[in-house]
Amino acid sequence: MEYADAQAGATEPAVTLPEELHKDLGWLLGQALHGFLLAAQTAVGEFPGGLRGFQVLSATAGGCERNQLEVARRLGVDRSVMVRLVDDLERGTLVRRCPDPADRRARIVRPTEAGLARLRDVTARLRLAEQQLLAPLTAQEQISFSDALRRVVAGVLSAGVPPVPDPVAAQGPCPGATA
Amino acid sequence: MEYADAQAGATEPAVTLPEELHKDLGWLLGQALHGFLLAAQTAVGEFPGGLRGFQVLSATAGGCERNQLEVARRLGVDRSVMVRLVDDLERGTLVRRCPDPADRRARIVRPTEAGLARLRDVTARLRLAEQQLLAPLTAQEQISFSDALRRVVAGVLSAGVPPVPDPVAAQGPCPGATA
DNA sequence: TATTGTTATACTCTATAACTATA
DNA sequence: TATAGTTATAGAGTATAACAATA
Repeated sequence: MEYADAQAGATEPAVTLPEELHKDLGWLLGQALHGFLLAAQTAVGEFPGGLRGFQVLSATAGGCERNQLEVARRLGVDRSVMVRLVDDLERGTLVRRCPDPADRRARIVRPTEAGLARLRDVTARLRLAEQQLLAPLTAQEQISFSDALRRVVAGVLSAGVPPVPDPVAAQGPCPGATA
Repeated sequence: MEYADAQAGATEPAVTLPEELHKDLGWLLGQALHGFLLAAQTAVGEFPGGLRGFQVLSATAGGCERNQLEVARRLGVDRSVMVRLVDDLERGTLVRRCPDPADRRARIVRPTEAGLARLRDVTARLRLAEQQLLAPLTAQEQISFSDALRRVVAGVLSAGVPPVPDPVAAQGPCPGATA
């Protein structure tokens, strides 16, 4: 109930959370996400597919070839949504659809030079937005919080709960690419 | 980067998070929220307005009188949405719309006996869902995590970022009711 | 004139189902 | 027959604007 009065580098609360909600984990997560999305949106500014578009671009820049469906599954979005997302990115010349010589049905999504540059820039901006969100926590607390959050999400993904439509995503960094 | 291998009472990760996302705070928050919502939904089962309906009911049961608009602002939902929400709850006889003698425009949303009972039941179920979500963390970590999350949200609410359409919500528990 | 509750409308996001071209 | 990509459509959810009753 009572916070231990942040130790350092923290902006004091100053705001009392609504009585019947401050214990509601779902509400807290939603508000935190909402706050981050707003901060990120203003930080990123105009971006082809919004934050989703950024994630797509990010997924194609890992150094390994991925076609639309692989990216879609990895991000947990539908194929049909991915089409629009890649459309937007391609219109902004941030990625290109390249034919896959091994499977003529597939279109490999490859980042352009401009895309990679944009990716670096936006990534930096997003990191600032994250810092802004976590500002109320000390440096040590930020690490603990992020680590705990990662483990919670890992739990969600491994639990029966299907986090993304297809958990195919859970592979290593790259290795068995198009295979 | 490397987790310190959960100390106790924690289900080990077992799942590798997608490379380019496990550092993305927004994605992590979204997945955590998604996991909670699914767990909560199945835990709560059929409820008039879904989880939103539950929040409305919860907001009316604090012991102080609130009309629709006050509840709406407190929860950050639109007036027009609140109408449907209260409609659903009233149809399920969980709340009643009572005239406010002090202001004949307003309708005080008052929980029924059945509503209060249902509230207690669902609250308990939700607490289980939360425990399920936080299971990967030790008891101590759960406390630290929740506390950090609360402070992050408090920061969001106090920051320039408007968390809910109208920050009127930030009042004490009850005191100046209808005034 | 401003505000509460209400209704109707429009807009966004997502999910589903088809259709094509390949495999 | 199954799969990658595409397109069109329907549904949920939300936001906006207008209206009636009251302040």
